[in-house]
Amino acid sequence: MNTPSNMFRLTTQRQIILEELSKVKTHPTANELYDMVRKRLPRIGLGTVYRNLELMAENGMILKLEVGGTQKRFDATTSDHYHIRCADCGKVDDIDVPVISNLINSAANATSYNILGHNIEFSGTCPDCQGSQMNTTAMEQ
Amino acid sequence: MNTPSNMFRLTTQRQIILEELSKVKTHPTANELYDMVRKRLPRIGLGTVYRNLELMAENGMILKLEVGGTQKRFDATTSDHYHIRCADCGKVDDIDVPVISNLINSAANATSYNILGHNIEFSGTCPDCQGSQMNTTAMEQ
DNA sequence: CTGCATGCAAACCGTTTGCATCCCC
DNA sequence: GGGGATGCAAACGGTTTGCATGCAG
Repeated sequence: MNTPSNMFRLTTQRQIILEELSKVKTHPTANELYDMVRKRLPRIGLGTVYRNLELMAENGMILKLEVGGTQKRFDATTSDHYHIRCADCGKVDDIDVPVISNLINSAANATSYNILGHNIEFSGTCPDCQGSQMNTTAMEQ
Repeated sequence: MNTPSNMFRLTTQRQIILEELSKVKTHPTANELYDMVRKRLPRIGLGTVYRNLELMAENGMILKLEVGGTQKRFDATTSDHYHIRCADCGKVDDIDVPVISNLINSAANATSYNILGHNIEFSGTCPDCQGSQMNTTAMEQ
């Protein structure tokens, strides 16, 4: 039912952005993706990357992750799942904790909001940062 | 054990910022708080508000909420609880859903991260926005 | 040929920071 | 009088946007 071609053209830029995003299991920021895409399309503009990520997110082709930290991150896996974010380096990974689908029922009873969904974000220290662990307040990437 | 006076001076600005934050059940952005505080301290600077919010968050006196949306929000209630965010107007409210404390155990089994905590953010449409509901893509405050 | 999409650069917005001054201890 | 805190304004970083050009249908 979702034929993207009805909604917008499938340009080279869009295809490559989506390909590069699908290629990685990390959840890159727009800038990281820009760098990845630029290796194949050196003349692409940052604005194009942002515009297309936004467009694809609106059409449910990808996920825009509103996780902690200053930058938004993008995810080619659109099925429901949770994330964990490294408190040291800011990296975001998938985490395989079962989705608690009845949370929205508990929520519905607890508020007068009309519930749309929920999201869980874990925080922790990633394996890479566990070694060099001297303080908790390292730089966020 | 946490005597803030050991850590930093309790200036008028800090007291009033904390008072104003404690006064509301919403979770104001730094700018909203700046406006609130300015009514009592007209010459206070935005930078002072940011610096003090940061400082108080570091000392566990308040919570810095890293919820969706572009702006950070602040919360004088430091005990564990979840939030719900209006998909239309961006407002953030507390939601009285019991904290799932054993989530971090499930998480620990599912990742090689060293788990520190978790957070749940619900999304929905707030009562105020339910009336004027014509599209889902309204402006974010 | 028409209009959507792009590249580029400037604008924007929230936040941070440098610096001179202020004020509490 | 000394050091942290403030007010102010400029800088910053991520994202958005306006505009002239390009290119696919």
